[in-house]
Amino acid sequence: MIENKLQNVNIYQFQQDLLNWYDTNKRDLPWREDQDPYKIWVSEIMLQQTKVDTVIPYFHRFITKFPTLHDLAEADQQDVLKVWEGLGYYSRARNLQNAVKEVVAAYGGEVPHTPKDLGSLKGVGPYTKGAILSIAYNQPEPAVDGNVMRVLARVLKIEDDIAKPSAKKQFENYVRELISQDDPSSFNQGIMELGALICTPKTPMCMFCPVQQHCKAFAEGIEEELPIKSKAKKQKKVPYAALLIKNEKNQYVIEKRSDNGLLASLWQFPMVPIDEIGFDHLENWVHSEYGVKITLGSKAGNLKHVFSHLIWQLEIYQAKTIQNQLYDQRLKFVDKEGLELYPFPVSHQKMMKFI
DNA sequence: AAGACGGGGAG
DNA sequence: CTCCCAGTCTT
Repeated sequence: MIENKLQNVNIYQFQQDLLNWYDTNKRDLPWREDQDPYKIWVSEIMLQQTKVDTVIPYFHRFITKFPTLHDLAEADQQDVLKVWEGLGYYSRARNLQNAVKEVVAAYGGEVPHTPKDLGSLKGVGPYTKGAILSIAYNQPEPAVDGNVMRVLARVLKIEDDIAKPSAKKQFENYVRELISQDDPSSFNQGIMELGALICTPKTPMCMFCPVQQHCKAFAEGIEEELPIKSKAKKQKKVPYAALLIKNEKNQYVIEKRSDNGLLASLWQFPMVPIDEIGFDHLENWVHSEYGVKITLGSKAGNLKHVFSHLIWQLEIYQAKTIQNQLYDQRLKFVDKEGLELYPFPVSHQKMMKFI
């Protein structure tokens, strides 16, 4: 089946057209300034599910704070999360630090350069493994992300549902056939760059495409119909009362979230799942859950926060407590200025505007 | 194979 | 508002 899709493709010409275009059109990106495997690694983790423009400032701050793999390995996890604050998918940061510790412990601080060793590290899946091996170590390994699937689905007219896990293996096999042995780094980066700049999800700029003459979808005028991708299902709505609890010293109660699951190890203002406990029992529930006696005050506003799999509907309330001491390990009093020392998810950064 | 896991941008 | 984007881990 691979032979069938590739039999009419001039592989050498495809490589040359792509590599020539990439050479003159690649963006100047901070992780392209050298071939430091650590920096390539950090950038590839940040770029998962995240656009280049969003990543750039985070990458600068991260490398300034943790210039080497050893700096990251020795860092406090809360400091790592603070630099990651707002970027999302926080398990990426926790897994990256765990993996870096493993590299120090098991590989003398040198990023592994075999597929087996590299792929065994936490947070390094098939894509990231191929990206590091090709970009940092110039090995002809596939690095199939969404861009690559979109470009190849169009060029080769692949009509499988790319949302299915089974589809990705096929694309890796195509890349193994197509990839330049002379410059696998530029080939992989080039095809991703093409997907980001020309072969975009909507209204691709086929007139400027360096591989237009290789593209089956363009030839048939079906580039807008590919790739085929099934829709995600809708998110569940979850209502909460989120509490800005202030004591008599103008300090606020904040809570460290569990070290696993959603927004793990980040901080938040206490949230009450009102559909489970009922709004009338709010003060009692806070007392039994957190050991904090509060008096509910006025409503400060509403926030809707959308995740990929659920929607938080937050009703923000002011509340008071006369306690100056907390007995729950998760909780802490901090003043307004102290809030910025802790990593908060974006939803709770938005809540701070109501203070 | 399906669900958990964030956040941002375009229209 | 609604729709789109999409790697890795867990179940």
